[in-house]
Order: sequence, then structure tokens, then C-alpha cells
Amino acid sequence: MLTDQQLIARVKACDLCLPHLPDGVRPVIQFDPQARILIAAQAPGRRVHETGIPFNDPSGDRLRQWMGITPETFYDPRQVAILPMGFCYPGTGKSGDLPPRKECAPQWRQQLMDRLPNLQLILVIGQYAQAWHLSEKGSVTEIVSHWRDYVKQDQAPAVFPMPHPSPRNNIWLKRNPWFEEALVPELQTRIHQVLMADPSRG
DNA sequence: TCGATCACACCACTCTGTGA
DNA sequence: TCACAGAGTGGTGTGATCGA
Repeated sequence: MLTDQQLIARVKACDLCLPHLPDGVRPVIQFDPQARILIAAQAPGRRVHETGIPFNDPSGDRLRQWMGITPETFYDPRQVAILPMGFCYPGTGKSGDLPPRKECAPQWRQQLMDRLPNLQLILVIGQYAQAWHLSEKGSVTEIVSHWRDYVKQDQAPAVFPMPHPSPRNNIWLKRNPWFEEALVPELQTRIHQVLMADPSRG
């Protein structure tokens, strides 16, 4: 049985997808077993790959705005774990970034999820994360529009299906104004509750 | 300094292959 | 032949870059 540190070390040393990654391997995750909020994202972008800091881009700015938290809280692994579906930057295809590598989730995801016993909130971002976490095959719009079905008061962790916060995704947000009008305020309320309930604060 | 152009990074739709 | 899954492509607004 690996310790948490050993598992993280193995993840960070993983080169499973090396033959398929034009920019090489660089797993970018944020993980601590104490984390109460999980961000299940898609895959790192180019800038994140270069810096090694998750959501260190305009997508991250918007995500933090949606969550209503500061960068300090966002990058505190004891509060927030960040596990994309693919840990490394997959490179670009003919139209935007390639999807996360398939090898990553089966190899690592469940092992890491099993070591997050304190999770109270999961943000499931993008279609690949939604397929894995929610076992749903509908479109992002379809799944996110039923967010109330996943966010149940009496169930922990509460799950918020969300679109990707990339500025390039403004089209979706424009077409679906209910997301920022209804889901985001509820998300902020839940996050506030989770953080205020943290015994390590204060 | 301002306008034009291009790259970016997603979502959604369409096409193609495979299996029943 | 039909249904499903996966791959490929198109559409989109913003921001960065470059030239006038």
C-alpha cells in the first residue's frame, strides 16, 4: 500500500503517455488528502504546462471568480484539490487543444479519489470530466442544465457540473445565461459554507 | 496608437467505423 | 440495416501580435 506521498510521487513521475505528448510529460495536479473541494477539470493548457501551476491562465481567473475565492484559497491544497482528466498537456490538433489522454484516468484517477475522504464539493468541468464523474453521455449543456439534480442538500459530496471557464467558451455562456444567474451564486454559497466549516481555519 | 490579423481553446455537430 | 461510439471538423469571441 502506497502512502499518499508515494502515490503523488508516482503520478508526478508518470510517463505513460510520453509517446503521444509532443511537449513531453509534465503532470500538473494539486492534491492533499485533507482537501474538501475537488476541481475535476479537463487537461492543462499550454501556459499551465509551461508554468506547472494549474489554472494559471484566464480560465483560472474566471473559475476563481465563479467560485468566489481568492488565489490564496484556490492554491491551498488542504482546501482545494485539482485533478484534471489528463494530467499532462495533450498538445494541439487541427482545431484547438487535443482531448485529455485516455491512459491517465484509468491509471490514476480512482486511486487519488479514494484518498480524498473529506470531499464536500466536486466541480466537474467539461464533457470528459462529466463522462467520468457523472457517467453521463449527454451534451455539456444538457448535463449542466440539470445541475440541481446533482447538487443535493442531503448528499456529500455535492457535485456541480460546469462548462469550461475558458474565455474562448463565452459563446456557451452567452447562450446559457442561467448558468451565471442561478448556478454560480449557489456554487459560491456552497463553497463559502464548506470553507467556513473548516476547523483548520481561524 | 490604432486597426487588422491570427492563434487560441473550448462546445457541438457530422461523419465514419464497428458490432449486433 | 440500424444503432452506437469515437474521431474529426466547424463555429465562435477574446487577446496577443504586428504593421501602418
